[in-house]
Amino acid sequence: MASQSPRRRIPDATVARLPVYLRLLCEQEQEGIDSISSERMAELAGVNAAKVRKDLSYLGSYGTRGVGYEVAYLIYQVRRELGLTHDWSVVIVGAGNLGQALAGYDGFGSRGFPVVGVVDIDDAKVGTVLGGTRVRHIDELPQIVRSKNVSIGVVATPAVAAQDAADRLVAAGVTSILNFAPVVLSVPRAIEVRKVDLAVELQILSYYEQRRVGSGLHAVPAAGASRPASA
Amino acid sequence: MASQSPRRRIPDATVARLPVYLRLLCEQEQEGIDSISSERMAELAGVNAAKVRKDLSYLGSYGTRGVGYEVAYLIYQVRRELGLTHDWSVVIVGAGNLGQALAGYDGFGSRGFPVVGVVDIDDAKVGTVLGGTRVRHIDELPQIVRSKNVSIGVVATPAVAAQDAADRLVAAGVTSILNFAPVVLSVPRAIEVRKVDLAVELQILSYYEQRRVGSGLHAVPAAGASRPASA
DNA sequence: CAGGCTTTGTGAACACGTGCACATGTGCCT
DNA sequence: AGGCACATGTGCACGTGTTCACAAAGCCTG
Repeated sequence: MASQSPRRRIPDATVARLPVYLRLLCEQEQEGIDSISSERMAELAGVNAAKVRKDLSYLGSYGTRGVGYEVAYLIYQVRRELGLTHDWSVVIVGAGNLGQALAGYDGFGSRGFPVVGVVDIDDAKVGTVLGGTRVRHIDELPQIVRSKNVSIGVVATPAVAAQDAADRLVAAGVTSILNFAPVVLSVPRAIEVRKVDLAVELQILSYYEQRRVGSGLHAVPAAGASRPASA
Repeated sequence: MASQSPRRRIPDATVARLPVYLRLLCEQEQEGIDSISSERMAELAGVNAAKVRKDLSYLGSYGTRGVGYEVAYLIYQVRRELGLTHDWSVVIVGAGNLGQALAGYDGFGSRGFPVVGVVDIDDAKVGTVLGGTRVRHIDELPQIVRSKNVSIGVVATPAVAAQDAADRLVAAGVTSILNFAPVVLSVPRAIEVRKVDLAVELQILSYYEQRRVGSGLHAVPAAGASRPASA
């Protein structure tokens, strides 16, 4: 089977939804469902059915009119498109609070992203064991990346150390970065970066909360009254 | 002073960027900078300068032509727009790996989102102390939400428990949810939900990684194999 | 005080994403 | 075998977001 041309470019918005579809498809498969409609998928994914169909159409015509999609086959196609036909090794930089939680979270390995290394710059943390792997010194990063063929790095350091961590990851040969630190990383154009910022998410929620209050009610008596919160 | 009409609706995309601007503005203020151009902000935020200006223009005309924006004043305006003039109490559901990390992460409280409670359904976890607060049983949720006037809930449970956690949060009166569990939550329309899904982020990175490789080579060697991804 | 330099604020064109609506194709039932 | 019910795949219109380009506005210098 010559790998069907995956050369069509898929819109970013669609790429971001494919993992969600994949997850719900896997759940359905677990439950013994082997056929599913776009309508049902939309319901489970919390989106519009037409969107589901259009998204899936970028992968090719893998549905059957009048019937729906064969779950197992669709799972295969989505995985292939997302590049999940093989594992992607991940290395975590930063063995603090967050790094520990991430290393211990088995959702990584079980979903095809085995954590093959955790590094920290602090000698006190080096040597401790985290989620099965021993924490190593950040200087060993290039060696880990090369020997384990790592292409994805996770930045889980404090804000001040994040740029340095990213620089080291890039220098070591990593080409994708998942950044948990609350900073905008500066990296070469070729490096793909995605960020997860808890504070930002909360502040966005804050906006919509505030807006809600303004519309009808008079005010929410808040925890700390009206003073500007300290940075 | 009648709070300047915050009735203009600000585009979602802009709302999502405001927290980033806010952070960099605060950093600049720390360094003693008291005036900044949209160009410089764009550089620090990693976006286009025109976008910065347009975003800020939704707040009003707070810049000075030929000069730039006064940092302190702009910080004030962004905070006001985001509803950060007072604290927002947060309650965390789930005292597992992630819940612990979140409770211990002081980026919450310091940025105006004090964690006023951590609850879990597992009696074994109740009573343990996490990041300064004692873990309480999930049945106490309504009481905590009411007494501490919580409007934001964080779901940090395993996937299977997430929907139940969300239901309980909504029942308790929470109106915004930050979901870390890899599931699509079903909640009343009025509830604002944002999700943070590590696996999804990694899978998106996987797509772009694969695409990068796919452009030239024919197949990607699986997990263990040889090829160093060309930097 | 005038002219030039700088930077904002925004109109307008463009790109991207969404959702409707329906033609098209498929399986099932009589 | 024919028709009917159903779900896909997609053309099209709409809305949202991005970017350019420039006029308006303020500061500084001579």
